[in-house]
Amino acid sequence: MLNEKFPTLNEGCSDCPIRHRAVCARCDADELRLLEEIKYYRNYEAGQTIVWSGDPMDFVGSVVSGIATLTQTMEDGRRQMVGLLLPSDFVGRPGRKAAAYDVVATTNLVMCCFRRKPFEDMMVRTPHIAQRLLEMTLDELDAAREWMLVLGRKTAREKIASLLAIIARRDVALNMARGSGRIVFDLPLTREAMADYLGLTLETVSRQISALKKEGVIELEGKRHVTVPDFDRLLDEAGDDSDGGVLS
Amino acid sequence: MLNEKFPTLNEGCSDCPIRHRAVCARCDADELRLLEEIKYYRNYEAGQTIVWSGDPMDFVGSVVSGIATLTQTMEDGRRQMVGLLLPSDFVGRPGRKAAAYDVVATTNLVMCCFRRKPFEDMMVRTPHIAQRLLEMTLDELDAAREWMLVLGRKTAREKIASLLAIIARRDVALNMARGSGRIVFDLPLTREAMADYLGLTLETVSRQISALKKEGVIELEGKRHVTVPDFDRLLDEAGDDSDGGVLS
DNA sequence: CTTTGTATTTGATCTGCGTCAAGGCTGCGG
DNA sequence: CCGCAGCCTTGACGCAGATCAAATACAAAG
Repeated sequence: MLNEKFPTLNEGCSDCPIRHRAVCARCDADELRLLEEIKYYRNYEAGQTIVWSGDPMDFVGSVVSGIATLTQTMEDGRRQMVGLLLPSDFVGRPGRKAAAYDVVATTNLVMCCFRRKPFEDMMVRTPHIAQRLLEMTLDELDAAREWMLVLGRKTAREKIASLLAIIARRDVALNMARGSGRIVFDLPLTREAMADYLGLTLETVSRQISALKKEGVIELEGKRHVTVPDFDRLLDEAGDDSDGGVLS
Repeated sequence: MLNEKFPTLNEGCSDCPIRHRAVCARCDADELRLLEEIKYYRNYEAGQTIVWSGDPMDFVGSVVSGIATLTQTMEDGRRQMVGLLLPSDFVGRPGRKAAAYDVVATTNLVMCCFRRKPFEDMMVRTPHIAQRLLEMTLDELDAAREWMLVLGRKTAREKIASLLAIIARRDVALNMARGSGRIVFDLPLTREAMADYLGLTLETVSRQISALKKEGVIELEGKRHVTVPDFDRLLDEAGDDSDGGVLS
């Protein structure tokens, strides 16, 4: 009924769009063959909850296309997004039976899933997978800590600018559309989801976006389509060190 | 001159106090011997900075005793603590040459250090180390995400209660002094450090601690010695789900 | 074309926490 | 014993962002 919404995928890993970034990035041909035997694809519609926090989770996997979010909820309903999952990001924790967070598809989503037990067994035998997963987890930890600074110390305006900068940067990396200085992208999140990510209310998000627009830091077509005429100006509003802090 | 301040350590790993919790937890006798060849101990005094963010870091290591903090600083001086390192926690990132955060010893500290390059080489050859490091990193990621909820959505009072609960819980686990319901511990952080951790000002920290004291949620002797007469009451103030959310 | 629902914007008002300022407590060096 | 330096507490006041409320935009359904 809705299969046209999702890209059709061949079974093979060799032409997988996330082949070189996902948890399987370091695997050789033999290892990929083993993975192919235990993997399967799964589609989710925009808005659909993939798992609820606390529910048993019998698989782990990689986001192939689309965007998902990790969210914590308090008893009284306060919500905080704690992760934004983009293509190639890993979902689930080997060795853990239950989900620790709500996982929600915010766009239509394709996941490459592995049943948990066979995957865990394979991880023991295949150091390439564990190595890559360690690297990815360390990157996520860095991202989480970066976000702690945003949540703890930045103003509402800086928070919005920080989020826009992150999304813009990702799109630049993906489309390689650098040079002009103008960056164009679509917001993959509603105002409410942005508020949940930033620790704000949706009203404050809306107001700050309006302010940034009025002052020419961003341009808007409709509610979601954003143009950033001057990325450095945006970084400035985000309160970030202007240079892109190269480490590694 | 100040060696009495630090516990004297035998060279051997076998009677190391963090033997079963650190990166080396899974290593067998042979692997430990290899580690012993590249390891050395280092002492830091309370208040001393171990590395500055951005500086080259030629070693990684484990906290043996004492407490250290990871902190990010913005150009204008706003600071956010992003990690609290307790005994057995790992410092540094294999594969990364420069520190990503300021690392500061808040108490006298003993670290078990490994020069970075030999350790990285060994990690490739010794899956036990990489496996354990992955597990520890996943735990830290969970902790960071838990903290994102605190920073983004909790009130000042809830933040303080959350921090006290975390420290209390750690001391319970360490001293196994359960049963009575009363928990007693010393705050290892100044008011300012607590503020940096919680995304608050030190004045707000002070006020909220006074308020919790006045209402009998905690008792104070001096500025640092805390008694929690009723842990569930404290959890309640922290806004946490009362049951200790058992996963794994 | 109208209805209905969801997402967003905008306004008015309230409040928790930051900011600024003034002491207090404790330990250490002279 | 005094003075000084760190650390902490307490008070007064203001503001950024929350809360409450209403209007608008837009798309899908009827």
